[in-house]
Amino acid sequence: MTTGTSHSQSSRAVTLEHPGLESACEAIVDGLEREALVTVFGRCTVDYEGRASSTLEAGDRHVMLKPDGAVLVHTDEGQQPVNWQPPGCEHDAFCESDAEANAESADEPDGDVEPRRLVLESVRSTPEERLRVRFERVLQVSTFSGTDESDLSLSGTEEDLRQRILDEPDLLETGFTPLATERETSAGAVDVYGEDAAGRTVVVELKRRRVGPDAVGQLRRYVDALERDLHADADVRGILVAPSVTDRADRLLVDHGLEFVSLEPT
Amino acid sequence: MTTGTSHSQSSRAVTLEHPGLESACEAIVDGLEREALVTVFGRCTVDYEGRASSTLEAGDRHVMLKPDGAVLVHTDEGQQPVNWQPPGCEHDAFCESDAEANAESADEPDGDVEPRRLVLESVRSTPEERLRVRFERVLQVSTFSGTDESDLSLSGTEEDLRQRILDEPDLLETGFTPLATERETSAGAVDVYGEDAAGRTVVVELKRRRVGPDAVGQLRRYVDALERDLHADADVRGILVAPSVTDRADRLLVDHGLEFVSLEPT
DNA sequence: CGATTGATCTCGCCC
DNA sequence: GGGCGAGGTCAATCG
Repeated sequence: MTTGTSHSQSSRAVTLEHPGLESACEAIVDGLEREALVTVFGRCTVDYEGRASSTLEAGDRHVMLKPDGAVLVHTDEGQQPVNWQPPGCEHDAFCESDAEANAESADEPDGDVEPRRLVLESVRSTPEERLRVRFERVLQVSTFSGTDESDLSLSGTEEDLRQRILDEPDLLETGFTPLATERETSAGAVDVYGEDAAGRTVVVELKRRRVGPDAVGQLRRYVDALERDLHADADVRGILVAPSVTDRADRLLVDHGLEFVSLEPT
Repeated sequence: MTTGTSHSQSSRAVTLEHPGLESACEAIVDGLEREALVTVFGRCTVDYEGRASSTLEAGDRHVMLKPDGAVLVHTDEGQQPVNWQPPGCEHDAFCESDAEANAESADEPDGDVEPRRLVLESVRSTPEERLRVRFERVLQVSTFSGTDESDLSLSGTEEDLRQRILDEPDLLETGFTPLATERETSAGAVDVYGEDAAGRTVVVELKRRRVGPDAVGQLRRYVDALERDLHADADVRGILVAPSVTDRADRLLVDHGLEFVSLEPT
């Protein structure tokens, strides 16, 4: 139905430039009610309290409120937000008319006072957490709605590496036979479980990229657990599969009689 | 200049609503040259190739280009971007006039044809990676500049937990004496190194939150390494300090003769 | 819900 | 630049 440039009704972007705090607040509240994605850019402070606690003094930042409850506060640097809240929050936006704060401006009339702050608050439970962004100045408010039905198609993951081995077990070792994936042990699920040409049990731990000591520890736990689980006292081989290993990890592998096979996901 | 709240010159937000692809591109290029933070909202596809590779079919998304080279592509769900690129990229924006793509519209004149796509490309090396966002429709382009001098002040971290123990070593155990932090061993640096009332060596691994099997593996590696490093064959005590442990982790602790002390950062 | 683990993890520190 | 570990990690899966 769309030839070239006709706009689908469901896609919308509404923007206020340099709004007063009151009108900014109205636009935000309206956007949240419409389940839109809302962004606010301006000078603000940020306070967080929950799993940890943090404060951030005034500065210009970009704040994104998502309809699923997520919040992101971005500065002009870094991939990660300086502050955030995961999905599942309830967003709230309101103006603070300084009534609660300080009573120093008692000479001001009580009527149409320009509010001192625009506050964005996002709260969730389990765990109890709260993020509060206080704007003293707003340069832009936008609300976006649109449609996105597509899912990301990703390759080069650990899952791809596993599939590669299941499709061609000889890549691991001639005569290897995979018997299960995600096989449960008392130490957790093993990536690939199988046996070698001689019929010995083999535990395979997969990593999509170069590994350090932690991955060896993981493999170690699975091998130990299986040797105990099988209570046959039969030796269990542990093979780490990854593109490469660090020196320290390699030493650990040798120390504990574990093996390494170099393989990449692609 | 505007009423009441005077705007600092350095803070700016410039917005285009429903721009053509050409004018959108100009605004983006201009923003990138001015080292501004640039956002684009519209219908786009996304392709990534690098450590892994991914594709995403057309949908409405919010794209942020940061002056440090970071890119974030956000849908209306999730805290994490659906696609991204870390800081260090070179951004590029240009229009695709369909010349290279398909020659099916050969009847079109070669002159002032409305471009079919606006392309954002962000590339870096080490590792070689490329993110490409192709817009068929742009609902909004914004460029933001501002100032942000402040650093985040965070508490409730592992560092706070360490300080708590150094300030009051008896919290760990009566008679404990810390001797070093980040003490190097052949397995890496130990969080806190010290000795107990009886003069035995103690290795402390700190975690700010409830821990699982991985943390036990870490502590294990440090204890093993120290016992070998000290080559005195003297037994080394390993103590995991965290708010709590999972069942599996607790079993591992017991199995390997390690100890646990419950402590929180705050 | 909690537990476990992967991730294009990112980030910072230190060699 | 690589190694190593923390993170308010997040997100997915499973019991």
